[in-house]
Amino acid sequence: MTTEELSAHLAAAITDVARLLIREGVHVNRTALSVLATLRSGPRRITDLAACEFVSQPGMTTLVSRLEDEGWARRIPDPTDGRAVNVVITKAGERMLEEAIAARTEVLRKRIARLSPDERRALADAIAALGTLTRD
Amino acid sequence: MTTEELSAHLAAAITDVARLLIREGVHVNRTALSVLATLRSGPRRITDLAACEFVSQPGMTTLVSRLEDEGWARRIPDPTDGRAVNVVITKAGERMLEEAIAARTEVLRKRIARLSPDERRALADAIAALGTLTRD
DNA sequence: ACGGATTACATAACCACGTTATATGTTGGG
DNA sequence: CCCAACATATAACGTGGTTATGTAATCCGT
Repeated sequence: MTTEELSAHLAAAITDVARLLIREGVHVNRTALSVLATLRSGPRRITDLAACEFVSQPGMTTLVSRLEDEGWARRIPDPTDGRAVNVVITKAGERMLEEAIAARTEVLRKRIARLSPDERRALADAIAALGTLTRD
Repeated sequence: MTTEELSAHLAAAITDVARLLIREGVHVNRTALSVLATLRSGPRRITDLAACEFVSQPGMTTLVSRLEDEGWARRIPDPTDGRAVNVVITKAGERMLEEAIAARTEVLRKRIARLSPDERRALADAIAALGTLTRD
């Protein structure tokens, strides 16, 4: 299989599986989940989060407001810079994120359970390479 | 690796790669591309398309209207049923779809080219299993 | 130390894409 | 022949994003 063919088939397969996860997973916004996942490793500024998620700064401002409304995050004024806020995840946010990840995992688990041992091994062997694709 | 671990890691990896494809791919709506891909194999009714894409019928009606506005599809009244319309893809729609798929493929191709032969083989071997996950 | 440029965030106005509820016109069966 | 069911369209609305702009704080050169 050429790199070109591999790319085309892999893109199609991944797109399909991702649609499955979105369709059958939780109904919480993808960007919101990603932001909460980022916040698990510590507080972040609005601008940082916007850059991480490739959305505009006003888009992230409104997203953080929605997260606050849901009780999943809080704004903390930065003591060293009066312009900035630090966004932190709440306990409720951590809980919801865990549940969302568990739900997403469960969608795949039920389907992976029906695969042959060889197919499961093939998927397991591909995970490291998939991870490399998104790094840098 | 347990099935549980495999599911969790695979879901995370696939979500990340899908984000990459969305972020760096074309700016055309995912559902619109999927509908056009379906239409390549022949005309379809609005209701059929809505079921295929797991969206509501009014949602598909407006999506088809957008596709018509862009010149990517046309409504053809069904000669045997005055209630129904058959949606067909246009030449321009086929061209755009090809370009969108090519752009998506290219995003992955550049990254896959940097992998080791072993990693590429692991990805190639996983494609069939990934396809099985979304069937039925 | 002061004033202007820059930075960080918020607000406003808007758009794309989806939803549910409902309307309109067509068809087919008793 | 009428009425239920069907195929699509329309209306009203919600969410999640955009760009343009406003506001306040900080940085920096003179």
